[in-house]
Amino acid sequence: MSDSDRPTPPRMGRQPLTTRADISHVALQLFLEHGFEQTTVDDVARAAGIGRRTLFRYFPSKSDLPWGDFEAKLSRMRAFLVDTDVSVPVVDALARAVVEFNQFPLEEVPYHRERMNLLLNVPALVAHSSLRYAEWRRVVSDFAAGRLGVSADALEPTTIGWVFLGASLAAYEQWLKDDDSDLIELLESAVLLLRVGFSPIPVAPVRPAVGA
Amino acid sequence: MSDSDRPTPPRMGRQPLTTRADISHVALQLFLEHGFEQTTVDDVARAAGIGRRTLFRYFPSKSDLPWGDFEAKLSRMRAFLVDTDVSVPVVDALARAVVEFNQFPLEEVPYHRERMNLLLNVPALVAHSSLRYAEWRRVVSDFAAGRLGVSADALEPTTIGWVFLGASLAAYEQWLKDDDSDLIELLESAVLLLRVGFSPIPVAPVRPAVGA
DNA sequence: TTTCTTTTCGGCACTCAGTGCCACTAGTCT
DNA sequence: AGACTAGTGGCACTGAGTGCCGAAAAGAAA
Repeated sequence: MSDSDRPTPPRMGRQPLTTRADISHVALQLFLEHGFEQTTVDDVARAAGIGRRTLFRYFPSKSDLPWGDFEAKLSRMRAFLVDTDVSVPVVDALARAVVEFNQFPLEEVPYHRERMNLLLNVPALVAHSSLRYAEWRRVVSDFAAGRLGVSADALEPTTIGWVFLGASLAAYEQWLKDDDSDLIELLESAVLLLRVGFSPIPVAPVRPAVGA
Repeated sequence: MSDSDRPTPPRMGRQPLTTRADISHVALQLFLEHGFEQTTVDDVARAAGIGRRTLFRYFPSKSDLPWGDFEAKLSRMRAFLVDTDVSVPVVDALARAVVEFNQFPLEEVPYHRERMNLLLNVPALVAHSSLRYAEWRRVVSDFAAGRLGVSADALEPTTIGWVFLGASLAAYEQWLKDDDSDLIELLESAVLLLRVGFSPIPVAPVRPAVGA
């Protein structure tokens, strides 16, 4: 902690030529212009002014390019959940976190829309994204597990992880279909479906078994 | 329908050398023995006694090999749902379909277990599987949409698709962790979580709007 | 300044998945 | 036999991703 607050840590060695964000933007531009499959990694590297080999040091795969710095977003979500007061029920906390996680500055919204359009429609990206989603689910299930006092690998927290992911992506699909729709509203609608459950017969409120 | 009931339709042209199922079995054997990444497509082709080029006519990608004939399973599930009496509520019908879909003859269970172990743990397969899962979700959301009288792309059916997929996979994860667990029981537990919903405050039973 | 050390850069060569092309093989039908 | 049809597989090619290694660019020490 003594070296994390240095303003401009004068690092050793050569300075990086570019940033993950820069490369990601250049790549997205090309993907939107010519399509994901039609764009080669060499194209991206050339457009970004770096060598192909260097690009693969910034991003482990072509499919990671549209994601940018996802790990940073996950950290923010984790922090948001940790900061949530324990009096807030698990589902409410997660509902708020989902909304928070998908809030973007107005000028970034069209850009984000195009990005998600690719991620949810290009087969190679759909496939690869599931690995990112797994990390996201882990954040959710870790939180739920902590609150429920069970292992993060148990049935309930993992199901909660899946179910919130599903609701979020279902909301995104709607959002992408309609230019005038509001992502946050859709997310809230989807989470509401989770809340009420899918039981056709109204279920009696479950009373925690005493002494279990 | 006049040619679908011929006992041995004397086809034209050369007879296929092998079957999807055969290749899939051979591949799975090698994947379990040496690992998925360590096994090349050439290895599989050689072991199956066919050319590499031929293998890619039976399966569009290496990652499809462990899935075998998934389309056939989907068709069975679709048929099961269509045959379900309309008096059975949507969620019940889906719960039964999920169970039906994951029922295997006893002798195939250990084999299925290893297969799912690969599919849920090898990153390349995890990624690719999401494309198969999308087809599965489509079966679910089509059914739900039909029952609810809305488009299959609408928020509710797609959410139902996601949520049932999530519950199923959460159950599978538990099953794989414990040799003595029962997949069907776990699936039912997971679906029960969906039924009751995740609302912390008991939600008033939703009465269907009369005349809607 | 020179030299040392550290870090990034990127060329080269390689493996492997997946594809288009095309000739070959093994069957059925006249 | 000859025509037709469908499966096979070799060959060559593209493109993603990796290991290796020397070059470039920075700070630190001499």
